[in-house]
Amino acid sequence: MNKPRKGSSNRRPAAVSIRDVARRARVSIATVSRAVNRISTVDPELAKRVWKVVDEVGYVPNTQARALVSGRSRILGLIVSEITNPFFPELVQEFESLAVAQGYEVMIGSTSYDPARTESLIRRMLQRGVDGVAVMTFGIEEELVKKLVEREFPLVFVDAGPELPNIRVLKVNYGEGIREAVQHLAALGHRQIAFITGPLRLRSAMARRDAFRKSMSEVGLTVPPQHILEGNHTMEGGMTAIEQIVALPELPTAVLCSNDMTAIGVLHGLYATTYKVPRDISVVGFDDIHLAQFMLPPLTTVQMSCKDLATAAVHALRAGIEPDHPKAAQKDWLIPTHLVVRKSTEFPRGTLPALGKAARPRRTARTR
Amino acid sequence: MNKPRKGSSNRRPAAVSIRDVARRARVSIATVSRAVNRISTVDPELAKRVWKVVDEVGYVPNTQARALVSGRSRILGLIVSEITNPFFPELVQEFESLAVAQGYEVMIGSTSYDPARTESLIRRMLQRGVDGVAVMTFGIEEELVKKLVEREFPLVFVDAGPELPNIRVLKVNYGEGIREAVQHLAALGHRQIAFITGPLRLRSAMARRDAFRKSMSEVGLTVPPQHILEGNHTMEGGMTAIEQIVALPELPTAVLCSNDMTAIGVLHGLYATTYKVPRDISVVGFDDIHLAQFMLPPLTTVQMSCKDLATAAVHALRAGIEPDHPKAAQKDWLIPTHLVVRKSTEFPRGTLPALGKAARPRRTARTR
DNA sequence: TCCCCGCCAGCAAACGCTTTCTAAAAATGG
DNA sequence: CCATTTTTAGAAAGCGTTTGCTGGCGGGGA
Repeated sequence: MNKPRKGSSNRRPAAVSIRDVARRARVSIATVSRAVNRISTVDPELAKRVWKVVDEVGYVPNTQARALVSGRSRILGLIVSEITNPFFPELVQEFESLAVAQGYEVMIGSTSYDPARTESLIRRMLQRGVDGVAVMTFGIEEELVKKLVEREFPLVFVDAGPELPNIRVLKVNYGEGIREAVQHLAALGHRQIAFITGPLRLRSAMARRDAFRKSMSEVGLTVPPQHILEGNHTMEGGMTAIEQIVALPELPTAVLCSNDMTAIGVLHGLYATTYKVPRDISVVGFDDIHLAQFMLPPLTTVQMSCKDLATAAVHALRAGIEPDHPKAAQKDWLIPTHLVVRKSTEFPRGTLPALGKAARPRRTARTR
Repeated sequence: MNKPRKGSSNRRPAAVSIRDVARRARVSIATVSRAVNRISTVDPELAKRVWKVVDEVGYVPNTQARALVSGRSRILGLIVSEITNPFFPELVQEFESLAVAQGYEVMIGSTSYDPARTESLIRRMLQRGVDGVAVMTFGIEEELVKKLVEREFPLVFVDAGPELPNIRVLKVNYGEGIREAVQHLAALGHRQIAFITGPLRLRSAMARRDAFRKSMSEVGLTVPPQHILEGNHTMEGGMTAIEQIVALPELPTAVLCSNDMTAIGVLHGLYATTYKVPRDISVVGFDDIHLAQFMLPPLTTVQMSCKDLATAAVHALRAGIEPDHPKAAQKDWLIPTHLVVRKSTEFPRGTLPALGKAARPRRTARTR
């Protein structure tokens, strides 16, 4: 016996509301609300009656109304730079699972490195009233930060962010994995190792490059400037870079890439030449996307676990959103990285395999 | 002079509301609402005054409140089966751009072929009050449909869906592209062509297989049952299938795959054998994901434009949501597919290249 | 027996907006 | 110059929740 609502003609048939439940359970809507939210001041007997009706009529609380009155939408914003880079879907998936398991919804946005898109993305997130935002673009547009910061918004960044009360930072230990990669190559006998960076305005890209430089000097190798090329974290960028590398008078025997997509581009670029991987050139990626192990040859790469990343991001966000979260005070969250050896790295050409064999590290166990 | 709001202590500082604007513009909130929504019954002079204040104070309407009163959230649901399959991020990106450009937000969900996840996904979408859902899983779980259908929800499916007033269907013309692929292979001289399907409970997977059978008989070729293998649209599935194929007493000279990921798995599986692509076996994919052209060798594949798909999906959804949409009555939306020839197909081994050269079609122009 | 206090329903006031209804003012016509 | 119509601003009623406050009721202590 639904009395027809007044509203505009083109609204969908109204869902069952808290009032309907209250009526059928012969209690007030306040009691229904409290029962549904499992507030302890409601008599267990009554609560049971309410829940029974809830199940019977299929009552689902209206999130919009909830958000309106409580001021919290239970939506987490997740900003990535490029959803079509396979690393991010993996991250998104992990993030989403975790968020949903903890009662949050997630709103995803991809900036495509475009300030205008980013701008509108922030506006949209603000407008939709997200409770906090994880900026996983691995590089922060300053203005983006300012916009959010001034709202006293819970924020999570990767690598670096301003020192502010509402801001938490996921610190990725690039040094660790990249050192492993460099040592692996050096142990194989490589002396000339090139590095293809990401877009250098991203801090994370700079951090990876710096970690490479540091690791190289640690093992006593020098890096001539022409062995560091700027890529852009895409396959196309990797291709362009490797084309420049093979045009070099003195060819490096190994190439380390700032991410896996770049490495895939390198593989592709090399396919067009007479150089074979790993026989002539060894290639190492970064990220360990699922695809890496399916490349030809399977890609040796530094694993940055997106599960770790997602877990840290969600927890850090909640810590910022919920005032009495146990880790509310923790500002830095550490993310480890590790080398995964596959088939795209070998002794440099001309090295005696017999000699090298001993030097080749065992295949890592965590090969996913 | 903000009077402090009552609410719970841990809410964020209240954003500027319609009331603040009304006060500063010395009009009623009704006028502000109308001005902001560009309703024509408001005096242009007044509207200008309102907009000025809106800009000054940075007023952003609260979407939750809007949704609550209007009953429409301006959120579109988008359900995909596997966000980590690169085809879907591309689709998501297109869909999102279009939706945002048309004033909608999008809520993304990935089922991972898991009924429990799907179930909860639907519930979440209902709860968040999405205005309509595009189910782009390329295969529909029946119960999923029922849940949504009974709410008289605007729905968009791919390939097939129940004949109901609120339901629109995107019909992908698999036959077209697959015929082109088969004819391309036949023209090259292939007689033994295998097919690796997707998960056969997906209608789209069945449709692709059937299109293959049909095209084969059209060119007068027979398909022995052992040349049709069931895959699962993942790289792993492609690998497993190709392992079975190379174990066959009589090897086919070409393999057509139900999607690109499968083809990548095939390439990878073949890498471990002595068979080379395309010299010994030609491989054709389906979807034309961005990655396809970066495979070794670049993958010949059937392009299903996710731009076309996304465009159709968004329009079809809006047609279902907005009662006076021009295409409100259109139920079927057609999506074309086309072959893109790259390097993973060649004359079968032993064929005279000189002879074959003439038969090889020109590289398709639409190579992206 | 009476009073005080704790427990726990229910009332009602928000939350920020849209939209209908009302009425004042302006424009038009006779 | 008054009556009638048209225009347009404002008042107010929701939309479906949460939550502070009120008060009825029962129990325990004086």
